[in-house]
Amino acid sequence: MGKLREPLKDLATCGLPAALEVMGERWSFLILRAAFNGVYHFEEFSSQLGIARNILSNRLAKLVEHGVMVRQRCEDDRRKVHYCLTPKGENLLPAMLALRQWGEKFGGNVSSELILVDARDGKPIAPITIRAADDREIGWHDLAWMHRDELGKKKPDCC
Amino acid sequence: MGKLREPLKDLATCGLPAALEVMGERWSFLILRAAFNGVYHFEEFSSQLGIARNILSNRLAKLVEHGVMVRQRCEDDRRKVHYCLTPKGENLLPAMLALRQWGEKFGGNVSSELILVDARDGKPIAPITIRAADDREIGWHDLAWMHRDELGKKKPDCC
DNA sequence: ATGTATAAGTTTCATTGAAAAACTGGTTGC
DNA sequence: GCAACCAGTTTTTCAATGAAACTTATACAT
Repeated sequence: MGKLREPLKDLATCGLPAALEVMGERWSFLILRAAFNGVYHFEEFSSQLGIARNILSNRLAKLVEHGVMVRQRCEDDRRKVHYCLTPKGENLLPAMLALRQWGEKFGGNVSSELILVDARDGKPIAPITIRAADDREIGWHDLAWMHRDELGKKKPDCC
Repeated sequence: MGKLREPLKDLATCGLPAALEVMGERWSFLILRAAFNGVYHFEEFSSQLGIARNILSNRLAKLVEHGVMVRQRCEDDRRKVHYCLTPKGENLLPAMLALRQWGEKFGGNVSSELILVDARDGKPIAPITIRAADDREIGWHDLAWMHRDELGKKKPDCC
């Protein structure tokens, strides 16, 4: 069974660098948040975020290139361009919310008056947590690394 | 009730910029990952990540400054310095795993041989999801913004 | 048809941040 | 005492960021 410590050679094939490749640059996450909030057009992103136009252009192109957003000209007004999230982009929502909840919890006085709720019952959403296969909430010290081919074996001893 | 679209003036008081202030720079998340994997010392971070020493020094100082890690000299060997995660830092684990799972799911061929499992039963952990207060899994289109003072009211109509 | 406004970018250039490599300074072990 | 080690700093070079002006294509009004 794997130790908690991830071997060096496998660090390269971990999903985190892949994710950071796409979302790790400055502004990427803020652009994503705007997109989740219903922002579609270049000028909207520009004015809402206060980002420089060249950087915005660059980031949007990169997000499109990586399949997080799609770019298409508007039919009704062909000056405008419509940027919207792909399923791949939508799948970033848990990561974004987890980050955001952390920022709200520890970031000092950012307790907004606005709270994200489930539209069905109007109650605030739950904190994002880590869960085992059977839905139990688990934490850092419950985790271990295992090779794919020895999956299913119980924890031997260690620690 | 709030629209899905978050008002502009509240963007500033959202937790995401606060989180990115701490974790948004290049290397911050990779340093964090190493810390979760049991890396403690400067030289370890340096060699495992391949990060330049000056940048590493800068990032570690920033993480300490923001309360994500603590820095202390080792008692047994006073050349060494011990960096380890605070509770605030440990609370970044859901965000980091969500990001990592996204990277694994969409990042192409990063399917590592190593899989993160629950140490108790040896089964892979569940994907990180968004949940309502009653633990139902919900998605982007189930979300809405609400002012704190009108919490509890059910969704009126809209959409 | 002409003129003006808008949208979505590019270009240019000054400033800032990152990377690589050499250097410093306190510990330790021999 | 001396060589090796650890955790940084300094220095220099190169890439990224940011602000502002410029460009192109479309729309709208006269």
